[in-house]
Amino acid sequence: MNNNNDFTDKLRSSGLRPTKQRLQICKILFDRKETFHFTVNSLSKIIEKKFNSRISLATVYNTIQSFKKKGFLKEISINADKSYYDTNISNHHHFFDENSKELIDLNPNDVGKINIKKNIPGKKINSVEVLVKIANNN
Amino acid sequence: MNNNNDFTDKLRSSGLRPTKQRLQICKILFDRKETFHFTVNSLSKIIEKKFNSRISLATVYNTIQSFKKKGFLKEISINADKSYYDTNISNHHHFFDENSKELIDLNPNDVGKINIKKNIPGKKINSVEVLVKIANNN
DNA sequence: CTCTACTTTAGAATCATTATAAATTAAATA
DNA sequence: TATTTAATTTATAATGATTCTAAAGTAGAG
Repeated sequence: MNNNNDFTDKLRSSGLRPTKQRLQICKILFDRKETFHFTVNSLSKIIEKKFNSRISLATVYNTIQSFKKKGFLKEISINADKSYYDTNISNHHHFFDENSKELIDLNPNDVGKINIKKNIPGKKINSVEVLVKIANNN
Repeated sequence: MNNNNDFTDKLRSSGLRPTKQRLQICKILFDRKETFHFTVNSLSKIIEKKFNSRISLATVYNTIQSFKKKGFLKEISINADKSYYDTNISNHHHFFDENSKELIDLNPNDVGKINIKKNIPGKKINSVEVLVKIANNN
């Protein structure tokens, strides 16, 4: 279980000042065993509930952007009306449930290795993401 | 090369009235050999240039939605600020160039078969999309 | 303790998309 | 062909996510 000092160090060593807001967000995002999927809005609501105080939406956006830039978070590619983020920054893929609009992690061995055989001169591959859209079976 | 009558039939047989606007959009989208990637905005600009007249943005949105629903178009999953569509409705994957914001098709054999080994009770797989993000090599 | 640069904030601005409601048009029917 | 009806188009307003702005607050260096 991480404590506040861990997060302070994590932030400091990445060049971000450990402010109250950033520490609160760290606690919600990283003080857990399981991977965590969220949108800015859902995160904002969780903050309010957990700390009984609110952080300005602009700050939540700023913080998520910073964390993403530092590699603490990954943004998931879905053509939804909003952005989804993942605290699991390892290489993995997702189910997206079109009914509940929720993401579910796929283990690396649920998908198998993806080998991209095409190469574009002057371009490098940044990421390979598999998105499996699922829906109710009826 | 498709002509107007072909498009009229295509629309009629799918239950859509062949209006002037829909036929214009058909001509731009489907009267070509190569696959075509676009956003609503880029399409709108092409319409203006090609026909020297404009179609209301609302109509372009409506039409693209209808075409998608009828299976004439596919929407591509990218966490961009807007939606991308593809006239290639066959099963295939994409490069997304993060510098130019453009999509590039991958042939089925550029990627190989993707086998999803995880199953979620009560859910069925609707689609499996691979998005390979690329960027300048410098 | 003071200063400066970094942060947070509320609210405005932007941009893609959807909703609305009136005007227009396709096509069925008389 | 004229009439009628339902589908379609349209301009504009509304919405929702995200970014911008500029003022107020704060962390950390000296």
